[in-house]
Amino acid sequence: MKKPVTIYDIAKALKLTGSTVSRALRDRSDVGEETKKKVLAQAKKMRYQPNLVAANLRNGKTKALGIVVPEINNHFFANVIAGIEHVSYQHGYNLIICQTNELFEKEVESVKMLMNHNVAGIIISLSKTTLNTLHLLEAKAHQIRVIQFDRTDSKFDSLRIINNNFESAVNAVKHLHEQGYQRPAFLAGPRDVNIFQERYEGFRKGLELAGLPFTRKNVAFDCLTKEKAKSAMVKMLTGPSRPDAVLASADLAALGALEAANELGINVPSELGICGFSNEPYTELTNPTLSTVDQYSIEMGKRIMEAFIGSPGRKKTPDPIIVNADVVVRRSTNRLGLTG
Amino acid sequence: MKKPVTIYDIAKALKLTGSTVSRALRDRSDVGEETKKKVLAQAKKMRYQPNLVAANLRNGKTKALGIVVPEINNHFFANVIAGIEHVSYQHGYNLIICQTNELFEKEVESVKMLMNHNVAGIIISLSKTTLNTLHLLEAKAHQIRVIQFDRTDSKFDSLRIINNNFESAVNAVKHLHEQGYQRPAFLAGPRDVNIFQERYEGFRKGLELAGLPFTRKNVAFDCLTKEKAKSAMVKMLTGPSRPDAVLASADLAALGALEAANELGINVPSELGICGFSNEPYTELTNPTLSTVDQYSIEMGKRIMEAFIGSPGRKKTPDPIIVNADVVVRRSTNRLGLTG
DNA sequence: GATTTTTACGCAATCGATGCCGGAAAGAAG
DNA sequence: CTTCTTTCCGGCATCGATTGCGTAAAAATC
Repeated sequence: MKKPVTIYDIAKALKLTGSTVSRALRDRSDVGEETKKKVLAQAKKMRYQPNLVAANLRNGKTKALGIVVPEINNHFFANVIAGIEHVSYQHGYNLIICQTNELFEKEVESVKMLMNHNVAGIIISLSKTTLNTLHLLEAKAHQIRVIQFDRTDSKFDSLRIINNNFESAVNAVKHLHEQGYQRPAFLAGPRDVNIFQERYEGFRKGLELAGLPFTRKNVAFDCLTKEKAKSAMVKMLTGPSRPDAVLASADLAALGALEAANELGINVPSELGICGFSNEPYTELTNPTLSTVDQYSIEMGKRIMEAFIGSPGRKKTPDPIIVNADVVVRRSTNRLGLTG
Repeated sequence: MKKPVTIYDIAKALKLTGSTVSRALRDRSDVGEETKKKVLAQAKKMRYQPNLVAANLRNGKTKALGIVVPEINNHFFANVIAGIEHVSYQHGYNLIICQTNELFEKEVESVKMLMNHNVAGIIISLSKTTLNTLHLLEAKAHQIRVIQFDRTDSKFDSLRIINNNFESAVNAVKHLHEQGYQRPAFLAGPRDVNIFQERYEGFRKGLELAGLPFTRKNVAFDCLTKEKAKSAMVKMLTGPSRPDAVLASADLAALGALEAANELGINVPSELGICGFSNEPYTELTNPTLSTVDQYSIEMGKRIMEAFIGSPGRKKTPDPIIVNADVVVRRSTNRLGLTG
């Protein structure tokens, strides 16, 4: 059990004071070049490691960032975090990660905990059950920068990094139309989560732009699991206005649609086109491979950190940063046999 | 911009001193019941939030744990972290997460950074390029508890939580044998990473126990990607001693084997049995579905935290904690058509 | 050579919470 | 009524790094 080396140990060895050592280590101007070198050398020799906690207490700010996401072990969030880490590491920031399990209460507690740690910023994707943003307001009042991503609340004034859910859904429908599909169905998420609402609106806009009919019966809400999607699709496919394509708000739902088609002996993609959302790893492993919307999650993480680093002095109303989500065309919608 | 409320603000409001407030808030014995209540009430009223950084500086220990993994966005590690978080949250611990990207240098720096943060413990899974454990030794010298999991180094004395890679590989071979396979091949990982070495040894032991022949030609090392596995399998399947089954050290490799079989027109499971390792989500989505070894990753995370919480005073030589990994039998090895 | 400017460093306070010690007040024991 | 315990709380130092202020020494100016 050794005691950690402090600046005072270095000072004593060099017959200086802590102040000078502190300044020398941070390369301040009012320290002699000679002494600087000596201090650096001595620090290396004694294997000095700065006590970040002490520095943080004094400075009132930590070189740490809080990240709050619904689930850590979710492909999308894990990738975003990896992207954030990639950039934050280069800038010497640590990541304190919390997961809310979609519980508002846990989200509030997590934000509080991060505040108590004096983090420099909080990067958050709201949980499904989030009722308000008072906790974020409080964080902001304590000079903690807040950045929202993915599931955001536009009513809370902060930097926001989001996918163009609306446009990508529009594009997905456009793609389906280009492949000759005439009656796309939609597997929607819960209506009160903004990204799912946007995808839904994009779907409708896409239909409108393509001149395709909208059939309420061919929309199933809150349909993000494989099972729910499967039964919803079976109902639609055996119903009066049978769809010839489906845009799913999540890849799992697309998978459910695929199973439904297989069970009913409906060929994909010739009789039914299927497009998912998220580009989960397994979408290129199914038979047929699933077209899906890629969210560029790692890229999003990097953009989040770059935005954080790059905007210490914020504009009044920061425009949301859009990370483009694109349709990845695979076999499940490639009716015309095009490559790409 | 409000200033955070401190214990002194509470003290002033109640005409007490910081010491008393501090003791009252932590429910120490030498404070009057009356005052305790007053302090608690006042704290709530003023929305007091403790400054953890200050407490940490004073105590020399943080209620934070460092986690170091090769990749955050890896199904297994993400699940372990989720499991850790589940338990750590209940005990008020924060998680500071680092990823090494399999770089030894980054691993060392991450551990140092965590030390500088005075974390209470470091939970680590070694990177593939880790050369030594000096960084862990130093952490231990600074009274930081180290826990290794998954990819561990038994030469470094610490608590270890691991899968029974050896036994599960033995069991996997046993399963293949029970299904009537006679010449199992093996897709191995790099020889210098212990878990892969253990799986390899388990494979050989399994053959021995089943009385099956070992053919060096039917073992491919450093074969963890889909592409490498595929080409290795093609070579084996067209070679002189064609295997009738294969145990892969990773699911991606199993997937490559599946592709190789498909390409060569070899039926799975009747002509070739395939068993993977890790139970990645996509293994139940392939055609046929892939048998694989489940590592109970979330469970492992929970066990890690429980071990951390439960063992402040450690035994001399802590036995490694084994999390059982089991074969999940799916269609790719189910030649006899058994259910389960 | 005297004065001003610059350079380089020390002193002491500070961040907020904690713990040891000491002592006043209240109660118990003689 | 005095003495001995308890009970309860204040004073002060501490954790390690940081910074404003002050000042001695060195350098520059006339």
